[in-house]
Amino acid sequence: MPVSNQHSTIIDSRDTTLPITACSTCGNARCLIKKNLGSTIVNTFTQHRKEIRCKKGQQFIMEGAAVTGLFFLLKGTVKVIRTGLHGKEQIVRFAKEGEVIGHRGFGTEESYPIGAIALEDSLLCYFSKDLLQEVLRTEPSFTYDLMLFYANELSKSEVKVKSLSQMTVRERVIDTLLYVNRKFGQEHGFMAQVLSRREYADYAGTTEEQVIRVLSALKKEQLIVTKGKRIGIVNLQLLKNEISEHNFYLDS
DNA sequence: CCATTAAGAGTGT
DNA sequence: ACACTCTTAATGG
Repeated sequence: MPVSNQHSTIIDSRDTTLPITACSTCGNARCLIKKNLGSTIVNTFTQHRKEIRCKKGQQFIMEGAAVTGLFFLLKGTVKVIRTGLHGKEQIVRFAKEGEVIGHRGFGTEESYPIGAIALEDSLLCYFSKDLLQEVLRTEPSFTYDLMLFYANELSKSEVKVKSLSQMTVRERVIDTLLYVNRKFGQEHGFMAQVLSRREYADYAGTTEEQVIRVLSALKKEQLIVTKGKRIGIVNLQLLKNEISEHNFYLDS
């Protein structure tokens, strides 16, 4: 939940491990705001930006809470969730630096349709709804960038519907592995973002046990390696081949 | 530094 | 899904 002023944080302020940045000095090239800093109104807008620090595991958007604004992820990673019927958490997507969070609550909705939880200590930029609407009305290039983002998100969510409804468990786990790999990449032979098996399951729409079983099968088949929580992809092409019939447009 | 504990990974039913 | 074991990370003296 957003805080009321720039200096307070929703977490313990003793934590000084994360830097405080202004848009002008922010190194996040991916950010839509940063990209449009050339515009005067966007520039003015950034002065009303609020900063929110989030500890690992902390939820900063509550499902169903009133929409007050929009978040940009400055640093860290976040999972966007939606609570299913039996209290099961469905991970809608993962977000990394520069991505927008909470955008779906924006237009006509009065409450957030999703929850968002930090996967690691994260730094968020927060912009109030009113302010943002003003900018969107007056700055076409910014609006255009945001529209591209919306279109992209929609397309991804359509792909996900298909994945959940038509793929087998094994295929969904593989799909999830490829997604995480696309999003976060590999580092030292393992996924750069460590996720629990439970989180893989919540994204793939299965149970933790199923994920563990598929993973150990893939391990036996030498397609992946594991070390504790860490998962490394050994044979990317073979994994892609398995779901190629579902994702014929998949990037090389 | 080692011992205890808690969390999460695996596995069999 | 549940019960259980094993491994690893966190904690505290």
